[in-house]
Amino acid sequence: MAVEAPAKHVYDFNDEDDDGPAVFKRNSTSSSKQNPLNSEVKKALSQRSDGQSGRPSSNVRAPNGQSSNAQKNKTIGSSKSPPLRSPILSPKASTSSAKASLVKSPVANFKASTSLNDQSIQTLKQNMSTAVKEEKSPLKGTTETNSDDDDDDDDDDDKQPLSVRLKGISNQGNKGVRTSIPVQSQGLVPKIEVKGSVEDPDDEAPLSVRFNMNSNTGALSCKPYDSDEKKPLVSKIQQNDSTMKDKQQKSSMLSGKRPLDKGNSSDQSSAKKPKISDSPRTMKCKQVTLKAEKADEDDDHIPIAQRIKKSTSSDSKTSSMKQKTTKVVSSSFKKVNKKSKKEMKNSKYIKSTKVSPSSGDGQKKWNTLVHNGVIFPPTYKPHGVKMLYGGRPVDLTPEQEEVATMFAVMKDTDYMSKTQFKKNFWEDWSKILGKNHTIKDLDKCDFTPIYEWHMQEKEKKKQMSSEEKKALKEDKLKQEEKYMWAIVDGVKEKVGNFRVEPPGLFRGRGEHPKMGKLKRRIHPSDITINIGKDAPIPECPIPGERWKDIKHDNTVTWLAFWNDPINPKEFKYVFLAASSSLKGQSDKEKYEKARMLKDYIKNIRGAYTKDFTSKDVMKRQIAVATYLIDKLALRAGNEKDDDEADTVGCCTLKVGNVECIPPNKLKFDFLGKDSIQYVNTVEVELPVYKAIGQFQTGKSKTDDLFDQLDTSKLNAHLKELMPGLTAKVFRTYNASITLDEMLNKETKDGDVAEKVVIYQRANKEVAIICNHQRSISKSHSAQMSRLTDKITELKGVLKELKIDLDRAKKGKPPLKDADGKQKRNLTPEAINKKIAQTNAKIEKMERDMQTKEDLKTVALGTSKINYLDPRITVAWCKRHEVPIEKIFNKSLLAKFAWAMDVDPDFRF
DNA sequence: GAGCCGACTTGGCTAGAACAGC
DNA sequence: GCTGTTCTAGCCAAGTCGGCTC
Repeated sequence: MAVEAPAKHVYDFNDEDDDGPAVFKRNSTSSSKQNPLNSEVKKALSQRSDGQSGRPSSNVRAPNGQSSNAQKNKTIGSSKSPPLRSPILSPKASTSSAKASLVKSPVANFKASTSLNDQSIQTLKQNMSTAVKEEKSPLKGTTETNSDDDDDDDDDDDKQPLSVRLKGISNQGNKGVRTSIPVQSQGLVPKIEVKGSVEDPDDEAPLSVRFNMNSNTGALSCKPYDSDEKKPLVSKIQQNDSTMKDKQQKSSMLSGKRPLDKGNSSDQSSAKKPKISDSPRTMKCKQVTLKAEKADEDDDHIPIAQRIKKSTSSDSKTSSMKQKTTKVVSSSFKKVNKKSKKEMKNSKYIKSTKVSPSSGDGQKKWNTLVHNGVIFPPTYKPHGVKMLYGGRPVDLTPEQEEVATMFAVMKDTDYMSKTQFKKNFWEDWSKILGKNHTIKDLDKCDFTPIYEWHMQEKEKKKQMSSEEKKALKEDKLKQEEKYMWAIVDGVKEKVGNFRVEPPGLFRGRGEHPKMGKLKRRIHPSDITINIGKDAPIPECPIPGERWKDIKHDNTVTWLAFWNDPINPKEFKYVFLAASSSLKGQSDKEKYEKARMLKDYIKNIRGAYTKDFTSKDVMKRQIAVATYLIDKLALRAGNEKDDDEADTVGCCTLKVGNVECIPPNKLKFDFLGKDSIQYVNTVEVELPVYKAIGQFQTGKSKTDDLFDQLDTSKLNAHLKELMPGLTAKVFRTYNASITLDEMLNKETKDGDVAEKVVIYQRANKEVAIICNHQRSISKSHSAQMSRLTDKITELKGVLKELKIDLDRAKKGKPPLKDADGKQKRNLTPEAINKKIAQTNAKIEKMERDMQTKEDLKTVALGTSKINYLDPRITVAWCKRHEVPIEKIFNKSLLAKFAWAMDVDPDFRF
């Protein structure tokens, strides 16, 4: 039902704080008790909460009397955070900040860990509107040898890694010793009882529980990572032979892939499933951990790629360095924060938020939400330029002209060479033209006049003076300002995509069957607004129109949505910006989950290794698929409809996508997400090689390789291995662990620039693992030849200088230059200096060329934004005196505000 | 348990801003 | 100040995955 918005209830964010980003932050201490657990754990916990603040989200009547029916009669979950501490947070509980964090505010916590001056801390904190409170877990930094060491009563064997136990090897040193505590310690697995023999391979108990048989000793000290403790693994792994296709062909470059440990099989012991009904308090104490081995003990947590290269290098840390580094890092934030502080002071939006947002389905995300809706693209202004049909100008209505212009401006793109694109465009455009229109055939259309008009307009815009450009920009900002912000629980937060997508032609990637279709204009009547129950409903900006619906659903984070005009079954959402607290919290949870995988990875690898030879085909397929996801960082691979591009992920690999190359190599060649080609030849364990061969037998090239498998089965299995584990967690885990390892292995003494290069190298490694490719820039070859020319020129100069040097040594004047002019007489010392300078220039240029060439098809940004735990970067910057802004740009600094006060000793 | 819905996260591209070199 | 290059924010497509329904 369409809902008319009231005319006056528009929050005018322009009233205040117009001059910059939001600077408000959640300030209640209760919000700092956010629970970063994975959603299923949280859900279980929330079910036990007292239901406070729960209210139905549907059928709510807007203040103006408008009906605001929710789509579903959802009951909003309790807002009350579970009375639990956050065990999987507290990344570095053993460090200086740990104790402080128990009692101090986040600011104090930050201070404790970084030695910043008060103002810097305050301003930094305030500036980051995204700041997510650091949890102050009582578990943090404590040894947690609580009374529930009942678990210690279990057999000693239970404290050992399953794999070790199965091998009958005593491994007392492998008791869990790490900062983070698995989710079970939240209390979901309050009591683990051994049900069956560890030798029973068909034990029905979930693996996560069975793994958790390795009861912790409670010694969850948060000691700094010490790479010296690690045993070199090089000897126990196989070197991969990863062949790479030419980058020009957009092939992947997955180097150094990781053969998994052999002989790591673990049997599965049984245990009771988690007693979800236990009270949180009780459960908190009943720590059960799958940390089968000391994190530092071996390299199972390290991506295979890294294990291959692993060296025994260790990082040295001194207290003086810590002091220095924190200073460097902190100074980099100072300038950002003055303004923010002022804004903070002037804000009327600072309120205490009693309940913090937390992610997880059905969980309350906010208490109050105020925003001004969305802004629509301007209506189409006809230009009147006539296109040609059969060489003659034709009249078009504004609507027809608008769509013709969309097509015309794409003249220079690759889409114009795609039949599907033109076919779809014609189908949609011809409907708008109508049956009786002169234009009957797209091939007879000449859009050049419109294209030329477009280019002229572009040129005009380019030629505008800077004042004109500035004025335009300011005007735009003025119009958009009120849509740019939302107030979430009293905190002013940036809205991400408040602009409604303008009409255009659908630019599907790869061979998308719908490319070229008209993406029609979105109207207010297409848009559902989600807003706080008591907040004024945003004014509909288009007179005479009204919103489709108004909802007050605080279990979701979207502010508005509309149905995708290309695929009406799908939605386009308006969310808060990446720098918002909600997104920050969610990000943090993601990395915590990936970090938790480190504690489980050995047993997970052991379990799937064992299943490579299972008689149960599905088990075998799950094992091999998990292996590939772990080893190659493949995506899960959901099923796709016919009206989507034909791309695959792990579960949807076709027989023809994998070629077996004897004796034990697999060649992958498929189109992945965004139709990016993945080509990689990798050596695998023999059982995997054989299993793939078996899966291919009797099938055609287009048949599913994993015919018994889909993502839901796979993820359901993974959840048995670790709470909340899904296929995509492996990508985050492998990316972050690779960065962490590489940074700590490679970073040597040197200047900041050299360290930044080390970082980029690690970043590149991750991008390669994740197959983050980009297309070669159009100007790449021109840039390269320019650099080559410059190097040649400099080499010529060098040659001349050497001649001059010889002459100078003999007391002769230098030769004339290319123009025949006499050069200045220089001393041999001066010439030597020039030679050195020229050499340095040449070296730098050659390095730049190499970097440019190396990175021409590798996209570094994606992994930085989505896969690399920012705390690794921040901690590394602190340890090595690298200003954080050398690595993170402004938006990443805002996005990762929650990670900025990490202890310098933090390791993933 | 399959299929679908809904709510997100991930990801490459690009216009334009910022920067570097001259 | 100009020009070429690099960086970045924003765009929006394309994934993942949980939960619901039947």
